[in-house]
Amino acid sequence: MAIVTGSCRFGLWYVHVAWQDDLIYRVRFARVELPGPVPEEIRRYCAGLPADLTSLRSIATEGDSTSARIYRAVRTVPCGGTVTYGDIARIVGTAPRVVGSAMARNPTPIVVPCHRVVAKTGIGGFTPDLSIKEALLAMERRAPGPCASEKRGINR
DNA sequence: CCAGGCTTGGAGG
DNA sequence: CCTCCAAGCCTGG
Repeated sequence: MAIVTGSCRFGLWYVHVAWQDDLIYRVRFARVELPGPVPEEIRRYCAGLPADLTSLRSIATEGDSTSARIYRAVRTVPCGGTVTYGDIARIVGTAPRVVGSAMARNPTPIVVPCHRVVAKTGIGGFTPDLSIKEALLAMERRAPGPCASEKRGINR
């Protein structure tokens, strides 16, 4: 069966998804709608409902490249939590800027929660718009939210 | 091959 | 506190 594409709403944005079964090929934020379905967990997540994104796979985590290892490390960050670029770099054994570059090119944001990776001194960056990162983090912080089924702790 | 990136920690004012 | 700067290193073009 072929790869499916579709989108769901998140605030003023649409989340475009290219996927097949539980494997996600591509996620991107855009202003316009893309007709078609998206995986239920992503739909629930965007709606602020309890969702388990870990049940989905991402092509970004496949392989043994540095970026794949970075994406896998990022996926271990729990919903509602955050780590710094430096933390991920230490885990993977690379430099913080390499982590930043990987986040900027993350082919599947949300599924690989790059919004949970922040700078040591502030929120860090986010393409295409920093406000999306702020909104995602705020939503995860809010209870009951998408983290409801994971929840607890991790806050300072 | 090489410039640049969603960084960081240290130095110096 | 704040600005400046180089180390560090993978990747797309």
